[in-house]
Order: sequence, then structure tokens, then C-alpha cells
Amino acid sequence: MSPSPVIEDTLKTIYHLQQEAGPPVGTSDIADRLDKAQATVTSTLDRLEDQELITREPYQGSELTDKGRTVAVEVLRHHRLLETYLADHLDYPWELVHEEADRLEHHISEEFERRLAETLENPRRDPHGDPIPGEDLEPPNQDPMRPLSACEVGDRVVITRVSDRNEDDLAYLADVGITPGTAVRIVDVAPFGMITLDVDDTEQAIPEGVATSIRVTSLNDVDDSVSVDHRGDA
Amino acid sequence: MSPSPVIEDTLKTIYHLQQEAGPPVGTSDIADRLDKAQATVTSTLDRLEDQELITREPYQGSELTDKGRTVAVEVLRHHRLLETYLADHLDYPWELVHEEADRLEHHISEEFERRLAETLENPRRDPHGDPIPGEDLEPPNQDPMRPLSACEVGDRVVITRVSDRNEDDLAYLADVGITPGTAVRIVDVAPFGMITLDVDDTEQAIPEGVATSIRVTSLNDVDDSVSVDHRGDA
DNA sequence: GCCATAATTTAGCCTGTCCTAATTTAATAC
DNA sequence: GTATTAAATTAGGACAGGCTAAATTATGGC
Repeated sequence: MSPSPVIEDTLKTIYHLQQEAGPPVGTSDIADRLDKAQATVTSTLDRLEDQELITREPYQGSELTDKGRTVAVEVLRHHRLLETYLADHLDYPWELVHEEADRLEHHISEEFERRLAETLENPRRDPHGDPIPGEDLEPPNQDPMRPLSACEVGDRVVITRVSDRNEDDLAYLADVGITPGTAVRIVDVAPFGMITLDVDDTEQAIPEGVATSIRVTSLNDVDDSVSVDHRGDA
Repeated sequence: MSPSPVIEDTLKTIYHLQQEAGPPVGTSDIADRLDKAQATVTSTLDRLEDQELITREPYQGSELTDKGRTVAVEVLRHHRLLETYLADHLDYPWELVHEEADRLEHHISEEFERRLAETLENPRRDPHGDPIPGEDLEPPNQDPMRPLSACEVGDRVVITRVSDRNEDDLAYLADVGITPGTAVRIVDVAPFGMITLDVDDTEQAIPEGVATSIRVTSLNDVDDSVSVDHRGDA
């Protein structure tokens, strides 16, 4: 039996938290992300452990098993293929793809996944610039990126990822031209981390909170993974 | 809150049974179609009644309310749009579209539905020849069709619908050229209802069980709804 | 009209997923 | 080292959706 949406969402969340801070991940961090009560997550984690999708130490935290990671990465592949498809073939606006993909990722078949990948010619990155795991379900490499908030005045960088966050922010960023593949220059870093960028010869100010979820690569170490047209084939 | 897949599937089944035999529909007919125990369906029907999606008389049967019918028709629209899309844009083989659409129909948003319809240019029929309900969610008209099993030797008819049934049968029928829009002639009706057809100058024998789920229109009363290219725009 | 049978509901139980409130454990301050 | 506090678990309850077995109702034959 394939895992339920609740199980898959929990695995996906643990995966992301492990990427950000390393294992073990705490119960309340998971609960916060999923917007569920802690006690609900505790009982879900018990079931995950029964199914050998995670290992855990009570009061310490949880960690994905290989089996659990594979499930998480497959869901991630679904999510990113769907986002790419929605944007490229159904003309979805950038900021709406996340919500739709978040639901559908749990319900598409292997067949659907294959045909999606084929139709898209095995894309390597989704519309936010995030890497799409391959058919082998190896976890994608971490890119050599830093948050925009860590840049200094004068830096010339390429926007590499604009992570999923709320729709309004994404719509605004797309509107002013801040999308993966765009080259920008840091014009100013003001108090409280407010950053001013030169985007296509126009200045745009970005508050620090938003800047932390935008990843960039220095123009010196640009590789194929951050070329402007980042949808290569396999 | 939008209805769960279980609720939607039950409404869809009642809708189909009402079309076939008229209300009220019996509990065990629903249970058979859904492959659930009768007692399970009884408790689901109680919940449907609480939500005013059906009316029912214990031991007599159930009937959709306007509200219930609208939900059923919307799910039907999702199903048929998805089938059309899978076949036309993702290159799904005819016989696989049903299963995938049956899952996804419960999980797509209104936005997805709109973009699907737009991309397909508001198709009126799905790949099986079934009518696709419009945005207004009016139940589609019943076509002036009869089952292939009711034809007589010498009749010239157009295949109008080949209803969803098991994948192997559909694959076989597609293989021998029996798909919506094809004109055929009845060559022979043998004992036990075995029917022989002339399809593109080749004879094909179809057992009665299969022939009952194939609908045809006489070549005399062909209207736009059964033209060979049946995907018109609105 | 009564009886056998088929259809249906009721009773009772289970699991998954959710919650709040109470308790326990771990970590931190001092 | 103890006291406070934060994190996590346990206790207990709700509801949806599933089941089997037992009881009930309707129906068709005669």
C-alpha cells in the first residue's frame, strides 16, 4: 500500500528539516511546519517508526531511514515535476504552482510521473530553480549557494532559487524580475538587512526576511546548473 | 470544506445509477459498484443525508438533492476533462486514462479545471465519446443511443460511446478500430448475442457482454454530437 | 395472508488522523 | 545541584471510514 498524504507530508517535512539543520529533527519543528498539534505529530511519528520509515529516540528527535528518504525524495520529484508542468504547459502563474503541486504530488501514479518527465524532456530544475530529483531517486546535491541576505555591496550574483513561500511575495518578486536565472548587482545593504538590488538597471529593495529565502550564486562560480535557461535534458 | 473522495465517489455512483434506472437507488447497488460492504455504504449514506446531498427513505433507497447532483456533475466534469487531457496532451493510451482520472478527479482545484478546459478548448466529449458537462454544471443530455447489443443484421451505425470498463477490453477494442466516431455495419447476430461487425472492411466478432457497454447511433439520425471529430469548441 | 428470502440496517469493533489537557523529561540558569 | 522552563509524551476523546455478524424489514410465491 502506498503511503497516505499525511505520512508523505510528514516524511517530506523531516527531509527538509534534515537538509536545513541535520538530524535529528524535533517533534515541534515538524508540528510547526505542518500546522498540526505536537501530540498529533507524536502519534504520526509512532506510525512512521512502525513502518520503518524513520528511527527515533523519544525526547531526542527523528531521522529518516533509507526507505523513508526514498519516499520523501519521490514526493519531492512529483512536486517539482508538477510545478514545472503547471507553469510550462498549463500556463499557471509562478506563484500558484506550489499550492496545486502540494496536493497533487500525493495522487499521481508512476505512469503519470513518467509521462510528465518525458513530456518535459527530463527537466533538471523547477520554476523556482530547485533541483528535480532523477528517476533513481538519489537526493539532489546541495547547490553551492548562499542566501541573498548574506551578500555584500558590489557583489554580482545570479538568482538561483526563490523558495516556495506565500503567493503574494512570489507574485511581487516575479513582477520586479527576480526569478531564477536573473543576474543582479547588490547596490546597498541598509540597517535591519534591507537589501537594494540592481535588476535590469532598475533598483529594487528587498527586506531581509524575504532575502533569506532567495539563494544566489556568485557570477564567478556559475556552472551549468544555474544557466539562464536551466531546463536542460538528461 | 470540500467533500472527501469517499463522499464524491458515492455521489458519482448514485448519479450514474439514477441515469441508468432512475431513483431511488438501492444501497447494495451502490455497494457493488464501490466494492464496499453494504453496512459501510449505509453509514456513508447517513453522512450524505446529514449534509443534505441526498434524501433517503430507509429500506427504500436514496436520491440526489440538487446540491448532491451538482457535486456529482462537477466530479464528472473533472473526470472527463482529465481523461481528454491525459489522452490528448500526455499521450496516455486510451485504456489507462480512466484509472488515473478516477483518482485525480478528487484533487484538482477549480483553477486547474479552468486551465484544463481552456487548454483543451472546451471539449464537448471525452476520448470514450462521453459528453463533458459544461462550466454551468448542468447534467449533460442523454444521447439518442442504443446499445450495440440491440442492433440487427444490416444496421449501419456510428460507435458513439465505449464506456469505461476494464483496461484489457478497451485496449482490444481500440486495437480493432472500435472507438467513438467509427462507422460500422452489423454483419451477423449469432446465438448467445455474439455480434459480428464490419469495421473498415474487416469483420470483428464481439460477445454480447461487451456489446451492451458500447453505444451506437443510427447513421440516419447522426447529429453534431456524434461527428467523427467530436471535440468541438464551445 | 403467511413464509422464505433478499435487502437493509444495527451493533460492535478497528485504525488513522485530529484535538486539548495533564504529565513527564530534558535543558538551562543560577 | 536545584528550580524553572521548554519540549515531548501520555491520556482521553472525537469523527471518518472501513469491517463482520446479528437483527430487521420488505417482497414475491403460494
